[in-house]
Amino acid sequence: MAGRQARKNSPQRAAGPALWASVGARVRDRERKRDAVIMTAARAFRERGYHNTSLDDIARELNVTKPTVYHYVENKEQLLFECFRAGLKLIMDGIEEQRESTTTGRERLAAVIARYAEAITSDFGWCMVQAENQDLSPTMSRKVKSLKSEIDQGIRALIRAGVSDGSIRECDEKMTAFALAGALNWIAHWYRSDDKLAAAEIALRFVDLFELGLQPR
Amino acid sequence: MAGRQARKNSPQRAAGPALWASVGARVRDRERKRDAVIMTAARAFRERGYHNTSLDDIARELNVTKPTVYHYVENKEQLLFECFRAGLKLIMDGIEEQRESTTTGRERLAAVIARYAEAITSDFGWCMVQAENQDLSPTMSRKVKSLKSEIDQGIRALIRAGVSDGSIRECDEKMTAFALAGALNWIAHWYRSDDKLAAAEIALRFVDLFELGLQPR
DNA sequence: ACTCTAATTTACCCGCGAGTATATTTAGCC
DNA sequence: GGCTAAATATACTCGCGGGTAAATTAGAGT
Repeated sequence: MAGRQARKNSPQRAAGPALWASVGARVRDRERKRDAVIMTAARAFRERGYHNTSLDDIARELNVTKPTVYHYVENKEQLLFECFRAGLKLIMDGIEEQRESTTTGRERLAAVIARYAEAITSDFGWCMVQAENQDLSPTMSRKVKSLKSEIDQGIRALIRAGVSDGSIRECDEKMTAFALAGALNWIAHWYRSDDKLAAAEIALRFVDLFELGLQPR
Repeated sequence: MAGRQARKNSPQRAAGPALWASVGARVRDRERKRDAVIMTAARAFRERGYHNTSLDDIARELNVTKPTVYHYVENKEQLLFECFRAGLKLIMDGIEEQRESTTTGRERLAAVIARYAEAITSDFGWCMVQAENQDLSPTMSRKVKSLKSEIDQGIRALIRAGVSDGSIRECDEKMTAFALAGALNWIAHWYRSDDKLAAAEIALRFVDLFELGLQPR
């Protein structure tokens, strides 16, 4: 049964609106559940680490059995990948949001930093930071790398924009982007959600530090 | 790892086979061999990750069998811990070195940053950054936490010193230390030893960035 | 009522890898 | 050479956990 796919074209048959509505509902339902699986995995990974979390653990937390998890996700690796992607998307969204802004490069960069900090303190943040290509198949690893690179390029573009509009001084664009990303990513290592410090506040101090520097002006 | 470890992260690949190679002429130096085990483990962990490295792998790289590894080390966890400690020691040394200096706080901080970058690009760097309390027993985890905290406190002390001697402007000491440590630790994620950029150069740019900030002066 | 599929479970397999009991080799020593 | 202890090897155990086959239930569509 699992291997055989005899009727492949049945979903294609035209049907009335009613059918589509309920099919749509079922699809949405499935997606909702799949998301729940991924979010639960993200929390578990964050709390105990990827390798210290078994799929049985995740299933148990969902009040379900392991094969059910496999019904929504191909394997453990993909689970990690999805968490990864979810986290990266949050950041990417922040960058894209600033594409339309007309403020200075420095201000746009500050806005991106704020969203970045927000993303990194989410459950997906940990996965994003900790998920090493080492735990992913070559294919997945390539995808992750490419997504990360997109973000890196986005940040560099903002720095360049700032330099050319005069809001950011001349600097090593690459190292600056790395330092920024590093400081931000590292938040995932020390941040505890019960912390008094909200992500927004952290971002504020980081922006202050990176804009003004340590040396008195 | 007793004191004398490679300060420059020169190719330390020679750790393994040579010591065991010639059956007749080998020097039986327990300490040395133990260090070789730890260094080999560090390299393996860095290359493939802690959980993706078996003790058989490490043994093989040393041209030895698993029980031999166990002869020098209690278990896998301790191996990770030792790598950890070795890395942290490199950084701690850098901090301690500046205790006697009489320059400004800002200059001492810059010196510490340079040593920190050096340490983080070593094989132990990866372990230090990646080793999560999650992979360590409560006891080990506590020790690691305490060592990390020592470093954090050391950096904060330098910042305070800088503020009070006027070389560093008033700032959020805690967040500044976190941002710095984050940027530095993150180097372990992107640095490849074949990179053109030496640790010293990275440190230089980081110091520039953190001291002067992005906003034009 | 009946059917067909998607969702979920029960009950398994199996390989990997941490850790070990035990034998064997080697080095130092008298 | 023969004794002892350290060093290393051979050859295991064993449980955890990823993954799966097959049976069962729920539910929409007709």
